[in-house]
Amino acid sequence: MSIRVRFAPSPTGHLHVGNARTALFNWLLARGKGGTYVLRIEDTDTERSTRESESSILEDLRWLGLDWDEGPDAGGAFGPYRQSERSGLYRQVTEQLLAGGRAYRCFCTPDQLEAERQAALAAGQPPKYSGRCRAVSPADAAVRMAGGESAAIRFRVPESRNVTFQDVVRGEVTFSTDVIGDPVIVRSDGRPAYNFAVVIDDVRMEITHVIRGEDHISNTPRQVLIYEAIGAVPPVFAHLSLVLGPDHAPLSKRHGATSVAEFRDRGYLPEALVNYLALLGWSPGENEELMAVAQMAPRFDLSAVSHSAAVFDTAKLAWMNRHYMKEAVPARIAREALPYFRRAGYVVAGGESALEYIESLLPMAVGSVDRIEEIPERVAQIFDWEAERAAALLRSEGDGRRVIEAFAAAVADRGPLDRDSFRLAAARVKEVTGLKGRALFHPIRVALTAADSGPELDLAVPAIDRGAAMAAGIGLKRIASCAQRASDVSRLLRG
RNA sequence: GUCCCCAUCGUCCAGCGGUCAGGACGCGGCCCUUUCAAGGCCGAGACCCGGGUUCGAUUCCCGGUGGGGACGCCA
Repeated sequence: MSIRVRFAPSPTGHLHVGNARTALFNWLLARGKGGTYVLRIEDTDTERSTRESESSILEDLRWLGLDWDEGPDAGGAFGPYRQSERSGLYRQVTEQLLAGGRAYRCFCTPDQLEAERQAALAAGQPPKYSGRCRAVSPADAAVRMAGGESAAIRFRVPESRNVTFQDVVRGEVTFSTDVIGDPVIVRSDGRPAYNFAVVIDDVRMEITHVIRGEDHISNTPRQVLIYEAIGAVPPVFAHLSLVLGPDHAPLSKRHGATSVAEFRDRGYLPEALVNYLALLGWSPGENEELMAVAQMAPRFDLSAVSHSAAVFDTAKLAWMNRHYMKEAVPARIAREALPYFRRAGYVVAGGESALEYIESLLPMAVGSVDRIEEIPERVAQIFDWEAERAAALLRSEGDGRRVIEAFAAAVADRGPLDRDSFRLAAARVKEVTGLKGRALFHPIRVALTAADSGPELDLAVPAIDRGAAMAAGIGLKRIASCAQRASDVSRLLRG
């Protein structure tokens, strides 16, 4: 039998990295074993679910490269793929369960239930449903319904027995039914509840492996009971440990970025994020780490997945992102970087030529920064030069004035500098001043960049002059040439 | 409170009865270098505790401790 897995997000916000990892592990299993990957939208909570969230989740999954075979957009033989469009299927099973006495109507009000829960908690008791409405006969229920009362439908959990299921990552897991309250399977307004809808859908969609977060492990016995009640065979379960923040608390906003969209906005590459996520709780073995997920899939094995929670380490993700930025085709990085250059004000129009210019700057930045977002900052010296700042910095350099005057003279009336003409100019300054090494180059750097550190001058100087020559034509912020910078600074130092 | 899950360097993974306990990130040092990064090399750094089982436990079993999850008409 061929494997069918599903990723079933609830469209109530952005795709969280923890969920992205769940989506990835499902994908790895499906792709590695030639199975089918189903995307199902769990939107039974109509108050919180939105179509915007649904499409942003789909977009995030696509960006990560986790493609699916069946889903709300892709179609498939087991649709519809939104729970909100499957009401008929649930109703049918509900009737069956009601008729068989496996489910009953519950007339308790939310206030009542909440009060009971608080009382139980206060008394140190497990806050599970008391089962009060189990005693309401179907006949009485019918009368009350006819009288206009509304009721939810609960599943009747058998008393005092164990429920055992196999979990591929954890082994055998057993719960006593005595700790499980009767779950609501249909709300009083007729919408199905989670524990019911998942089971029905996983059965109807012929899902063979349910891979989800560990937070669902205690729902599993309830679901197994429902599988039994409808005469279906439960799938293979795999509960993935959670992703935590550095303080061991669940990854949340205060730890920084938590959604896939945020990582994308901050300039991470999808192949880096997805590679990093795959390593959170799993390893392809052989001490290998940098690997495309497509290469990982054939080696993926659920039974090798880690049992313990993993701390999300942004520093390691950054290292990985640096690696993939170096591997990426420069034109792609340039395109991804363009929005950040616009935001910084360095690019004002931004067509093809601006993109080419940005690409030409990449050797100064890629390898030196963690994220695409940081590229403009790394090359800021090209765009944000100020004569006053440069002069102020240079005043503390003993030979600063001598060097820069010689440099200004060497480059005056020479046109834009390229690498060779810059070296020639530097050689000329060396000759005139008798200085070399740091004493020679540092003042030049400070004068031309208004900073005492930054990219190699061999790269920066030509970049500045190329930019200065073309700026207006290709939609860049105005850039002062190196000759201009040198002469402005020497004038300030003289004055 | 009850139930469930988990436990190797700071972090992520290897290990699956006998290993100098391995790799990666991070950290420290050195090298490279006209600066900062990057890169190369070297280094420090872990089997939660207590009982068993065994000739021998990081590895198997039990208990403790610690961490996490669940206990909704949310998923």
